[in-house]
Amino acid sequence: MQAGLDLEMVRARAEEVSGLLKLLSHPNRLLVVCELADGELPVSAIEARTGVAQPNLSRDLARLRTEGIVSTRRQSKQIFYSLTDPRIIAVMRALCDAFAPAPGAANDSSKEYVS
Amino acid sequence: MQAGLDLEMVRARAEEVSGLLKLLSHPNRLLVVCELADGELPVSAIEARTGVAQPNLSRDLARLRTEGIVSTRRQSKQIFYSLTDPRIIAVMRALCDAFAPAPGAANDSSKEYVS
DNA sequence: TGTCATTTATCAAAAATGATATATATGTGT
DNA sequence: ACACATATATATCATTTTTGATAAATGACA
Repeated sequence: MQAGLDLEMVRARAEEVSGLLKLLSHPNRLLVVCELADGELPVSAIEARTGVAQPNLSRDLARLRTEGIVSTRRQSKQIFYSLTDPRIIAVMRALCDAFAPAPGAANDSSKEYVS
Repeated sequence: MQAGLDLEMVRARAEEVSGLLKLLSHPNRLLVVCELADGELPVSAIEARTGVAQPNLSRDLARLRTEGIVSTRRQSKQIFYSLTDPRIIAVMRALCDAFAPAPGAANDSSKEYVS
């Protein structure tokens, strides 16, 4: 499991880093961020896609705003949210990799077949 | 910010994924995992390196155990902990990348120098 | 028995969460 | 201007979870 990572930055900024992870550490917010990863969306669309109840969604979005990882743009009645923090994307990418079917696993159609 | 990620796996397993992130979403546990990323350590060493109060550290370690991302080995009086979940390493690697000084930033000595 | 290393139990304070109600902002029809 | 609808935000409340601190329990070994 030794990975040879240079973790000094993470260690030194543990509060900041863990704070960012905390934002993704609830299924609702994680889903929200997943949707926004595909591009800007108005609140109503996020609500429809994630199924998160509107007031709670709004509270979560407020939190993401406060933490500075999303920004907003108003277009008449709608408010569009989008991700602004590249660090979030980096983490999401890692999650995709980490949770992708393991190379060599039965259901990974893009890889070789065994035996 | 569009990243072209295949997030289906993450969306489908939002509970599981966010649960894993929750483990890293507190500075103490994040520090613990950082230390373990460098290799197996006994509790006393983790305590010394992270400065986390011993009973709380033990509770955090119990949680990591319960969630299955560390395993233990007893050697007489000491108990050695080590990371067993490759997904954790993947996330830590992403964090290192995300929080590393931006390429071209003044204090990144390993990269090219500009102008 | 005693000591070291670690775990478990307990408690109070703080934070997160889901649910519900209310408020604000924008736009529309009159 | 008024009333009304839509889109989003804020407030409140009860419940649960997390956290730091402190005390007590367990397991290994001299």
